[in-house]
Amino acid sequence: MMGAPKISTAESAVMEALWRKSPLSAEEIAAEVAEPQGWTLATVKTLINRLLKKAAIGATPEGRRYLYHPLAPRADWLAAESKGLLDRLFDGRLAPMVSHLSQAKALTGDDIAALRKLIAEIDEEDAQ
Amino acid sequence: MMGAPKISTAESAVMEALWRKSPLSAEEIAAEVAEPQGWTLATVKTLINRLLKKAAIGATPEGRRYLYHPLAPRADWLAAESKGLLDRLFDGRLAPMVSHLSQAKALTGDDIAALRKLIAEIDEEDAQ
DNA sequence: CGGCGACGTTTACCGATGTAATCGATGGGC
DNA sequence: GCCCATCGATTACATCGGTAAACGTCGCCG
Repeated sequence: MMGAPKISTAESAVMEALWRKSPLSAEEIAAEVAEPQGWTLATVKTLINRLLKKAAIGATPEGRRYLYHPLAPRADWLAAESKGLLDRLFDGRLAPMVSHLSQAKALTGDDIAALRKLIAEIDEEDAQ
Repeated sequence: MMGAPKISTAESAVMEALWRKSPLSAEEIAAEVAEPQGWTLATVKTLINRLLKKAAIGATPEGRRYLYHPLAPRADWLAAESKGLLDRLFDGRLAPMVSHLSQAKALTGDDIAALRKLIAEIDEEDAQ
């Protein structure tokens, strides 16, 4: 029934590791995330447990330990987070955000170019 | 030194009220935000105080009470929040987010149209 | 075969946040 | 002049999130 008990930012680092490669053991996850974040193995274990309770990841026994894997695709999470921001700040619509960033001069020429290309591609798809 | 001690979501409701109209008294702010949120005056006062401590709003004495006003423009906040999401999820770039939303079919025709129009406008500005 | 080490599990603790009641000063009405 | 209503300020308390140590179990090495 309930979809997603919100993954916290610390937890999302673990998720990202598992989305990159899974299944992984706790040790392996720690190896992936501990260094950039400066976390101890204990911390990573806590995060893994919270994610298990949130049913964001699953565990399968492997010898005397578990291997963990994501239970939802990264795309779903990206979409939910993005939609959350758009809803919260921009009435749920993308254009106002882009407009705002543009006016705030927060877009590089590359960004604009990439956007233009995207729009063209989307239009093309639509045409088919 | 430190720029902005992060405005929480509850606090942001107060900020939004002040961005719509300021200066306002605590009572007036409460009138603006309490109803949709279901908050008591006490709660609003707490939020006001936390925002004062965070230096997100300022207060000027008016008779025997204060009138409050934002200390930073809403645009700055919008930009910071937006940039935060982009940095966290999309390598700081806008195009990947748009691309993602598009693939997730989270964009309506109107969104695309608005985007196309925006790009055109931005291009025009650049041209000048 | 007994202790050590690796695992997962439980507990801990602090700051932030959501939500609110209580306190202390103070000015205005009677 | 005094008491109450009204402000802001202080205190309260539960939950969540970040970060981590302590605990219990169980297989493996010696």
